[in-house]
Amino acid sequence: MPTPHYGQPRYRAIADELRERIETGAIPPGVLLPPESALTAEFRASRGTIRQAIAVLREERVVATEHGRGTYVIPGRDTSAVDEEPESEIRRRSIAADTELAALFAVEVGSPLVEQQIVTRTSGAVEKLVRIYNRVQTKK
Amino acid sequence: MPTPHYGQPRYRAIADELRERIETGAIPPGVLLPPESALTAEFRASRGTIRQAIAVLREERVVATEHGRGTYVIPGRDTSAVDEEPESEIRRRSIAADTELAALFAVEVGSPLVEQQIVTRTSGAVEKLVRIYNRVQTKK
DNA sequence: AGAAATTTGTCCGTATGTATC
DNA sequence: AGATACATACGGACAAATTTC
Repeated sequence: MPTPHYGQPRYRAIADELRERIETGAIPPGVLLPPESALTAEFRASRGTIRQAIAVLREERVVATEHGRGTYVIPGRDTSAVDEEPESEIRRRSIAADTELAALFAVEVGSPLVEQQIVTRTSGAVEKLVRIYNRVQTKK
Repeated sequence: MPTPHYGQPRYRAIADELRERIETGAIPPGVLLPPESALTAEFRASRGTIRQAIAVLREERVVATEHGRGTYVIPGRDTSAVDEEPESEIRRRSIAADTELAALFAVEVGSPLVEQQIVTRTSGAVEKLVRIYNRVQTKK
């Protein structure tokens, strides 16, 4: 059968319906949504259309999907869900190689190396710490 | 926004861009290029157009497509020399927080943290060392 | 430990309707 | 009118990750 699309596309209507269920608590945070196969049956839409609808919610960070497992409601602050976006701070400095680093880089202990450190904080609390070590600039 | 096409069709321009990424090594031989859905988003082109672009590269034997898997760069003759391609080794382990890490993460000294270490070697010699520290997972 | 079932990921081909060059 | 491109939608098939038995 053909596929006209007047006004609002189907996948948006389906996304709206699913979002509604999530916001009303019909599908609580952390809980898996029905599988795509069930949704295709319920909405009598093709799998591609269902997946498009879910993609909308994923874009909105309302749900997350894991391959082979399913799509679940993201356990965030249920109501306002204000995004505390992580902030990163970068520091670069020169350090002296300790025994471990010296062995890895095959340099003498105490040799200069460059350490770049990125601290990522989410609402004040340190979320992640990355340290990158490099040789001191040597030409290729 | 309408979609004019001056001279060169859109799908050719996209094919050129993708070919560029392959030749520069941004997408190395054997590696899957992004799925059609991602490319439609990135280039803001329709799926049909993306598929046309990939068809061009397939025609040129630059890539190959496997049903249900994806499209990957054919590991045939290399374009740009990549003789000494860096290799990475990843190790993940649990560590105890020293005073510095404890202060950053606001945990007690000795608390468990996860350290992920990536060592990148180029022809044997360590090129770069990355250490990523995280809290121990608690959710999910 | 291993096979089967479930579920998502991706591609294939096709189709309709609209819009622009 | 024809070529290009967009957005939407269908159904089918194979691949890969996870869960279940």
